[in-house]
Amino acid sequence: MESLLNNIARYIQLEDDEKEYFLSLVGEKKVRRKQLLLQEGEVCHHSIFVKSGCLRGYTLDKNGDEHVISFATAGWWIADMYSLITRKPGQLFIESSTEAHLQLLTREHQEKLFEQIPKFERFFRILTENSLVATQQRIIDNLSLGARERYLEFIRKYPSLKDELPQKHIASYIGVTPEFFSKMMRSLPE
Amino acid sequence: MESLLNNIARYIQLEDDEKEYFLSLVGEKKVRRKQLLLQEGEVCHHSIFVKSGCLRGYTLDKNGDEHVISFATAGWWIADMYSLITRKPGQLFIESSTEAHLQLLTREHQEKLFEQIPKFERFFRILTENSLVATQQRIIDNLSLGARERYLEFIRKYPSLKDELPQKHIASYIGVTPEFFSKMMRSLPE
DNA sequence: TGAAAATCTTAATCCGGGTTAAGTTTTGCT
DNA sequence: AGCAAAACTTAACCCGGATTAAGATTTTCA
Repeated sequence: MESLLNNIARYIQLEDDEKEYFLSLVGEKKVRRKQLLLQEGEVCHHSIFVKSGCLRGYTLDKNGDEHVISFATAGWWIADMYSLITRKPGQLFIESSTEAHLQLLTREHQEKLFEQIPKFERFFRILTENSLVATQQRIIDNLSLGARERYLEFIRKYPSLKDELPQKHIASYIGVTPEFFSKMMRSLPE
Repeated sequence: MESLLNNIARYIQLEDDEKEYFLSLVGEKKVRRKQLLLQEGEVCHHSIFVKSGCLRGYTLDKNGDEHVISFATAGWWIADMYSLITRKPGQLFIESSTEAHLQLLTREHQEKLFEQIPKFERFFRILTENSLVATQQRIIDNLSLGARERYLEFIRKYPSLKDELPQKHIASYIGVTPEFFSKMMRSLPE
């Protein structure tokens, strides 16, 4: 359980009244597992902060197969960035993998924050930079590593998720079918 | 030939003295083709703006094969973001594909700008958001599309590069070998 | 301008991972 | 607790793209 204010305090320092104002713009939401928070074709209006639990972002390809784009565990943010910043319908689905406690910030309120408390512009600039680095690393891994090594990368990066998620979602994240994943696990010690 | 000030003016408005101050922090560089601007193991100190020409960012895997991570044509920025923000040695090579006219901004100067002219924090926040969206889309494409479709995506996105770069760099960008790329081209009209 | 280097092509063979189709657990729900 | 749905496994066969090894073409630059 990581609080939103703690998350922010990693990068910027807020006065008490700024914290209060910020929290006044944030919505709370509790969801059960397997709840759909965003669907393909919808405009994504919120950045979602995960206080507890785990969300999953995925797309559906033209054969109806899912491709997991990202997981967000406690302390992480998730959104359909394309849709959020263009305000156009996106292709991402966002669904809870577990029951989860969320905090929501609309893009509108986020932009209000940028105007009124420039420190937030810094906070989200840093968050976005970190996210970009992680995303680029994933492209490098996809281009340079085989499935087995991508899996080892995955458990190094998200050790807690290994036993908490259905294998097929992990398989999808690393880019293989559940059948192949199963075969691969047979040959991995442990 | 896209000027840096024009690039910035897309997202923020600067006063004349701010422009002047900004330009005083920016270095100019002209390079011939195939010049190495950054190597694996080095710390990346600069964000590079491409005024004219084309740069290419790539990694080398353990077999010595190149993987093109990004191209930067006129009007684009390029850097090893991981290294730039952590100040640790990175894995990216950056090399000119053509002769090129560049402008360089050190991370140090960039952070000075963030302090002194908060509008720059906004500018780079937006730039990073856009970059994140593009990078995520590439992951989606890599997971959902076959090589042929990824190539069609590539020429849709970078139509001008199709005839200006060695095929093997395009092959590497879309994630196939030059041999397979050549075979694939045979079967593509045009 | 000419020769070496780089790039591109072709073709045979190989392999990582996909597909299909069962069957077997495990989980969730009432 | 008990049953349906979801998740996982296995195995046979298939295919997109890799590898290897030539050779042909283009580019570079002395």
